[in-house]
Amino acid sequence: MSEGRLTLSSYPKAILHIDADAFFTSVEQALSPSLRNRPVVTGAERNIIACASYEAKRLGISRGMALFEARKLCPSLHVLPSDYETYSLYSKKMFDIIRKYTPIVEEYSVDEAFADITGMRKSFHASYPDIAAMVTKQIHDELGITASVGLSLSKSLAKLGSSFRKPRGVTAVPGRYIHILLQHTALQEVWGFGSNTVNLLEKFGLKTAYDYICKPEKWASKKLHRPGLEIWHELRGNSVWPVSTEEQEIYASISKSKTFTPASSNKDYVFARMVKNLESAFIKLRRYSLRAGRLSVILRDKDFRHTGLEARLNRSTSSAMHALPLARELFESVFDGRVAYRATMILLDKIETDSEEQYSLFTSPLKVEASRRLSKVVDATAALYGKHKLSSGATMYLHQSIINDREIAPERRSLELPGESERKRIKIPRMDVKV
DNA sequence: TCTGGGGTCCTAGGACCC
DNA sequence: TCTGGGGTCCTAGGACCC
Repeated sequence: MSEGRLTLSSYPKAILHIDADAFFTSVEQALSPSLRNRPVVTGAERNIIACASYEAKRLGISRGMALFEARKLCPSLHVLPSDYETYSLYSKKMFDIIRKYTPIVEEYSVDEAFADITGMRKSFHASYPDIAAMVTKQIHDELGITASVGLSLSKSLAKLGSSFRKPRGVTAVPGRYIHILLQHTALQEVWGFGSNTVNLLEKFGLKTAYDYICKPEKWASKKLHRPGLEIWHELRGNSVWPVSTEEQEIYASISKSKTFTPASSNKDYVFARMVKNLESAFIKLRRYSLRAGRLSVILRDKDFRHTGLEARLNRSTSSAMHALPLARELFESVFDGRVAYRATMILLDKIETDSEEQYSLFTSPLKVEASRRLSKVVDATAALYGKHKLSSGATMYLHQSIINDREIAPERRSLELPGESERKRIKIPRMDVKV
């Protein structure tokens, strides 16, 4: 096997996993005292629950549930729209608190972080579990929200620890207790084991995480390859996944999708939806000063089937206008008037940093510059007035109900035609659908 | 409840080169 | 015409995460 060596930590690590409890609703409750101790959910904008407070959970309400179902269980439920900007602010504050205990903090998601506190006992005159408790206490004191913390020798074990007692639990798993924790851990609870892996392991008679680490290393490596081998080590307390402090600045891909109701076979309407995704995707691309080299247009029908096409752009670009003719071309091939669509999706990949624009031999630098300036205006307008206020003519359809307006020809608005680009039909695999 | 919106990493296999 | 071994790079698609 040619798989690279695993880098095992040579000394025992002390890793924390901090997981905010019912984060969105906790923030709402921290901000509005009248919501405290009451059943609260967020997700009003989708009619599907994004987060349920513990008071709501006790009534049987859970994430992913339809709002009307939840209301049946609790007519007095407080239903709020999700306010991601505020949650993100709280998230940053929480990470800053954690960084008072160690500089090695990984902002894993909006409500989760890993922290490596190895060697910090002397600085705080405290044991590792005490430091874990101090972190949660400070989060609670300063932000008014609670978090659960796991402390152990690896990220995997710390993550199991934080979910062991929720909410407000601090669970330390020292090496001598690992086997006990794992005997009570079902395979699907292990970070990195999805349903496919669980099914495979069950065929071999495994039931718990403990069963898995009792298998020989070679067995793990052979059945589940490198990721499985890494998990095997992590669960045994050999840290192989370092806590990473690097901030995400470059994306491998950027996608934007949006579902709409009801389903539509109206070509102009669906196209306008797609153009909006295209613009959003490019706005994000430019926010990180990136360029994309490939574009995919994907449509989802009412039966949740996906069809799409992908193509190389004739040069990498950060301009939606440059990409629009190609997007239109792909859309024309994918769209089938007999099908009712429920969502459009744009995927950008082959992403590079935009530090230096590469001018190809046949590209006019003037056009490139013009297109760049246009994008800048779009971004500046978006910053002042909100996204999509300045938009491609193709999205006019969304603002006016003109059915047969053929005058808006996006091609003519483009600064450059895509030229010969290889196109490929992509089979979009069944998407992972999680509730 | 017939269905959110983002992402990542890994492997196998083909193309191409010496 | 057949035969060898070995390396790199790229891509598609599977699997997983929040």
